[in-house]
Amino acid sequence: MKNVTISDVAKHAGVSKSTISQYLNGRYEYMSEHTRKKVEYSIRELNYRPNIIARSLSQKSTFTVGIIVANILHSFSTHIIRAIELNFNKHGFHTIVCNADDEPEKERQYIEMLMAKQVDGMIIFPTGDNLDLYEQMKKKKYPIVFMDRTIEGLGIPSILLENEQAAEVAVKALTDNGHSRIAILTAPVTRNITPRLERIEGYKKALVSRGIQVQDEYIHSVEVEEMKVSLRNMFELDQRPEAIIAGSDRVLVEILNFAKEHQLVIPKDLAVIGIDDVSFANLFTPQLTTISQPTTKMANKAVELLLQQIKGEQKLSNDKTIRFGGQLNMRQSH
Amino acid sequence: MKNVTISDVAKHAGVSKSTISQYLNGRYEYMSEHTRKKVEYSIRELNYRPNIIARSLSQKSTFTVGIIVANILHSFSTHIIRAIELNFNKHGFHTIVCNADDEPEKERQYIEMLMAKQVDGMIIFPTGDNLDLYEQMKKKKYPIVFMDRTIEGLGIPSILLENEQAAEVAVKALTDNGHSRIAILTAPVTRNITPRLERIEGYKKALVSRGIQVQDEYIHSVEVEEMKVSLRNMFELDQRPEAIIAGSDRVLVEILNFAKEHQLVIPKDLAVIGIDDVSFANLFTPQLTTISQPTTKMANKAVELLLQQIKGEQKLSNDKTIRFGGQLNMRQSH
DNA sequence: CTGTTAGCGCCTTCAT
DNA sequence: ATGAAGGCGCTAACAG
Repeated sequence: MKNVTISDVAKHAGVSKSTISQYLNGRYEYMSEHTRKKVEYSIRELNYRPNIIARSLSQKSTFTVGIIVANILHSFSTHIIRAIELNFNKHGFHTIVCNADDEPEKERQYIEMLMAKQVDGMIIFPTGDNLDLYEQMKKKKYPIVFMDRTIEGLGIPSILLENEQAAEVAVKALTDNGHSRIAILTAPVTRNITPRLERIEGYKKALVSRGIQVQDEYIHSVEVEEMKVSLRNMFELDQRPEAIIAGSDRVLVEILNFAKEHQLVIPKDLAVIGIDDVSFANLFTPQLTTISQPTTKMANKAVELLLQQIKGEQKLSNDKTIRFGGQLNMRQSH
Repeated sequence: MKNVTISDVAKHAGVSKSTISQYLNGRYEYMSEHTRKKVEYSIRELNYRPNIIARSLSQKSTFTVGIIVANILHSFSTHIIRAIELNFNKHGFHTIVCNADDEPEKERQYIEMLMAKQVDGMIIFPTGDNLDLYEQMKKKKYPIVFMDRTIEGLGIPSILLENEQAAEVAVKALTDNGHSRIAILTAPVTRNITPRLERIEGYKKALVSRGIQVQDEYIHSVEVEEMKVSLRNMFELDQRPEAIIAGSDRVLVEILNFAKEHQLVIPKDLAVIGIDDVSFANLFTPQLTTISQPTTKMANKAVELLLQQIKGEQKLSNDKTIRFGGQLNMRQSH
């Protein structure tokens, strides 16, 4: 019933514990062919599995990393998670995924839990409200990488989309098709959530540079539950928008639902471009024009940066924010 | 730089390690008000966090469970994962998610890894090819619950959908709308994957009970990549099907793509019902009729059964397979 | 090449 | 109410 330990194997093979340990860690040079065979046999015979917990305790390294996403409902999050996990697996690291559900308090709990669990590092989509913790970790040189969002002035390496450029590309695609009354809808910008701020900023700049006036009534940042109301308000304006940019996949769904409910034909009555790709972009009628993020590249970069920190190769470039360009998927909704 | 340990706190507070340990575990009866205050103060002061790894080693319990999904690309998997994680969190357990990617070999590695990590239990969507491992775990009384699929004769508690009933409901909805040439498409049935087998079985029974002859050309079980070909074959039959049941969300997407490519109007040219709900069911034109699984209930039951095992409350009911009914979401594609 | 010894950080009797 | 001591399973010098 009780688990077989390294001592049991040692006894069975007639050698000492340390020899077994050597074997487990692949240091075969330190033992005779004969010993090796014996150990190998004993291990199979007893069906022995090393206890990673014990190993971690003595090595002070768990070969496990944590990912805390702000909200797992975004397709971007899930894609990033998959890519990160795949990559870390290749490097022999395991991954614990946590969903902060946009609640800073949950994020705090997860960070503390992960530290208690001695994970070797974390990739965080910061909610933006736990500055003290971020600073603490930074000071302790705890390996950490921010994803999707960043916190100014902390010097924590961050992987971001070229958000302004993405918004500009969206605006350009719309104006190229003759639209000028362009709106943008995003989730709330409380706590200065990077991508939302930057996308709105890019949107404004793009309008201005095209001589189109920025209208505040065309810019809404509200909770998903309130988007219907926002949209209705926009569409009751004298000059209602003829095009809209969705700040994320979830926003896009809300917009599409609204269009369906009000029988707005896309793109005739309302042109739509979404930031973030959605699984049904090609299925939808009309096919949905989107700007997708290079999730795999971004994930790989995050893994690379985190591993550098974990292995102590603190390159200078680590303190930089690294940006990736979005890709316009020209389809038919704009 | 180095982490603060229980000894540091003890020293700082001027008491012994065991007192701190008592404090950490909430056994305040064993110490004076004064001591408690001192300890509390020292912990804050030193910003001490208990090392869970060390605790796990001595307690022989990690308060962590593993989930191994067969394929994380199914919406069903992700919904289940979310629900399970949420529930376990409430109980103070953490979750490690692994994706076997439909490869038994990966599943095997993950199982071994999770055992090595000393997780307190696992919820597995079995690929079906690691009988020896399953048996080994069963014998060791390692807490384990199967989800979505089961392995006959192992006596491992399993949470399943009423698959036959779900397929029957689909057939009924289609025949009610006047269809009789009904096809079904699923992923491969190699390794006897429960839901696929049972759904096909339920489909056959439903046809027979309605006096419709079962035609093998209408039943395809192939890899996602080959579904286009399967569909083309079906549609080149003299008597091509006028309705089709999608065995899962991924199958549904393939069918919709096929319909789009071939300009088949749903449901006029082809009626469609999907098993598993999809995020865009309501968005699609026409809205998609689906049969959804009660993921939250299923997840909660799995958590309940696993916790029972972990806590040693091996109820008899544990050996049973527990089934949940699917829900028909009447929409417009059938 | 192999065995001995001393931790890793915490928990748990058992004394006091 | 508090402290001392041993142990969880493994690793890592250090001898031999």
